[in-house]
Amino acid sequence: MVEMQLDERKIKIMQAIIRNYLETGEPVGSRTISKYTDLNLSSATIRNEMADLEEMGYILQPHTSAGRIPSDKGYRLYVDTMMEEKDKELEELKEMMLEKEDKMDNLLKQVAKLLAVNTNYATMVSAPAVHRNKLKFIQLSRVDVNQLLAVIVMEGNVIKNNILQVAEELNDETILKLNILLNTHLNGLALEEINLGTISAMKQQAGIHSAIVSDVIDAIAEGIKADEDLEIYTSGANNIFRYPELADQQKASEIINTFEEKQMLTELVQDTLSDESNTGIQVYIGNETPIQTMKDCSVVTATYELGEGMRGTIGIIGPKRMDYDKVIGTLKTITHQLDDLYKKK
Amino acid sequence: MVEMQLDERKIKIMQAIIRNYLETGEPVGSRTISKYTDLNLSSATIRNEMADLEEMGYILQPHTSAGRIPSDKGYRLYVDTMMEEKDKELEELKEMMLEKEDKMDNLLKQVAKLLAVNTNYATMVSAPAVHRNKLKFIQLSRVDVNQLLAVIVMEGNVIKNNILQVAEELNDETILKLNILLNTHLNGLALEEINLGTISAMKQQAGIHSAIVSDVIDAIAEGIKADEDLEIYTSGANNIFRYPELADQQKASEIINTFEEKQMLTELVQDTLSDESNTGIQVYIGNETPIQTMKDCSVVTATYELGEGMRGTIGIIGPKRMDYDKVIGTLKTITHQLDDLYKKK
DNA sequence: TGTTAGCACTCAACTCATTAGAGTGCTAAC
DNA sequence: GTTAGCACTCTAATGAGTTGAGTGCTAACA
Repeated sequence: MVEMQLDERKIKIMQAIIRNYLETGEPVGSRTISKYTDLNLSSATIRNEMADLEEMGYILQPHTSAGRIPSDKGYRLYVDTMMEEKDKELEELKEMMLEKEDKMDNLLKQVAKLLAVNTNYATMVSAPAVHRNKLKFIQLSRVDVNQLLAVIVMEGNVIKNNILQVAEELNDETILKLNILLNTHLNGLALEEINLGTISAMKQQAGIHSAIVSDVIDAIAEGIKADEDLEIYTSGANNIFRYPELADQQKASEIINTFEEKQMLTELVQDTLSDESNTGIQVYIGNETPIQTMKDCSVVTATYELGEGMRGTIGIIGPKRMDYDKVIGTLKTITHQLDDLYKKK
Repeated sequence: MVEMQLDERKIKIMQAIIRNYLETGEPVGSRTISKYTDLNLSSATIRNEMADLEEMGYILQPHTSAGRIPSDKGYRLYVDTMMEEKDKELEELKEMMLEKEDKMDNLLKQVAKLLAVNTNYATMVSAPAVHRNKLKFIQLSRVDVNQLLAVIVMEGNVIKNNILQVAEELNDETILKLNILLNTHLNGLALEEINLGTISAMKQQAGIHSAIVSDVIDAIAEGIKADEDLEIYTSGANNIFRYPELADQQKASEIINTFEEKQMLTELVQDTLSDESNTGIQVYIGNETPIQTMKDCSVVTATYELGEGMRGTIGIIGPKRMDYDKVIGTLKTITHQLDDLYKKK
């Protein structure tokens, strides 16, 4: 068998097939390509080329007498080498972002929604993992005879509240002392930097109230941990009904469920964040996705960064024939926008 | 025309029709009823009765040669007069509830999920409106040179955080004074009870720092208001795919969207909460629902109360042929359970 | 007078065959 | 290497025929 190569013409045909399929969602025939492109080739010639492309695994036929559709490998080729990014009218998007919300979670919810409306795909945004974030401020206050409120503020003004049950009654002065103790020892530390040495030093200074120190440390750990099984915001799940290839009951139900449970989406976030090498944007086509229920979709994710150590993920989930150019362009804009937003604050 | 009456027999037939339809989801024929019941009537007799029932508007025919299905009026009759509550094995449900979560929102999320899994319908839980709730405790702390953190704790340990930007630099002593000022004036008050008199008195005492008092009041108002466009948790939206009559694309998409947006669900909450007369449980059948997109569903809602003024709503959304007995029983259990939970704390 | 048997009728749903049309592969000619 | 052309394949759409569940109505029965 002669070794086949992806020559210029094959690439052009491939491009034409994908472009057309992205638009219509229908298998593309040779005649269409013959007219659609400026190659001036007859459908017969295209057919020959398409037979080659099929043999090479870039396209496939749903059935004998249908046109061709891109295979996962074909999409991959497209994403890796053939895309021209559209930096289209994302201006409006920018503007909307600038109506900046104060609260982080509201902002992220809005981002998810904005993206969904803008792209007509399903979207998810993970709140930044607070992992390596530093403690900025701790405040204990008494709310009831035997209840303490612990407010924990982290770098980036992420705030955690926790109510502690305490056995002993504490007077105002003790609480004040504890506050000073906690803040002098812990401020500026990241969670990993709080070691046993620090803790025992604090306990010693706390004297009879050492139990409370333990409780507070636990509260901090818990507050941060609660954040670690990530908060994820989603939007536009029902957009999948726009794409007939995803809209049948079986698939739709699975996808909707994944979106509602959110649990499974964390895998996507993990996967995206773990890949340090990337340029910020990652494309999963079909089976490449870490989430089994989305094997008929493509997923494009981007990482955004709000100051050091605080990285979150934005994901767009759509059919394999999604408009990769637009999606990637939009994601780039959004992530830059988020970066800027942080810097301005 | 002779006036028709719902005699004993008609009621029995009606019951049989509904019971059967709830199970199968298919139109019910006369022959089925003839065998299904212990009435010992021929199908012909049943047919006559059914003709009457149809004329009275309790049942209807999807098409000439099909059996009958209950109309909204028919379901209403059933719910109002014919149901026998099942207080079945809800014990496990109780047990699961008792793994009580500390954080309110986690608890409510869990309730939504639990209900969804248990009933196989879609569910929603609204966080209790904090509206008439009383302030328990306010705490200002400095987190940065020109940033104050205001922590607002309400009755029931609902906590709001708010970061205030302040123009002037404040020393610790000033902040302490402000804290005392705020707490002495505001503790125990509900939002409506904070009137201009209170505020101006506080401002006067605050002297040059009166601007901050305004900011804090605003923060309180805002914090509470943010809570007023209600937090709603949903679960099991994909359960609608279990019921063919809701699973077609058009309907499914609309329902899923309503669940994702949540915005529209607030209407349901409003409606449920506004009805002071009710016994806690409300049933909306088909077009009775305040949410247009759910006109093909039935919605059963319950109000739960966590201390005075803190009332939330639990809703179960399913097909019109939902298992009303079970759903109502379950809702009763859950709401009582929530009540108990609060009392124990 | 209420109940029932029986029959003609209706209509959705299914099967089956046919057709139309889109698309292919292959061959022969350019 | 390219193309025209033709036989072939297969899906999707169409329509006729059949089935079966269910009805309404009538006449007979208790």
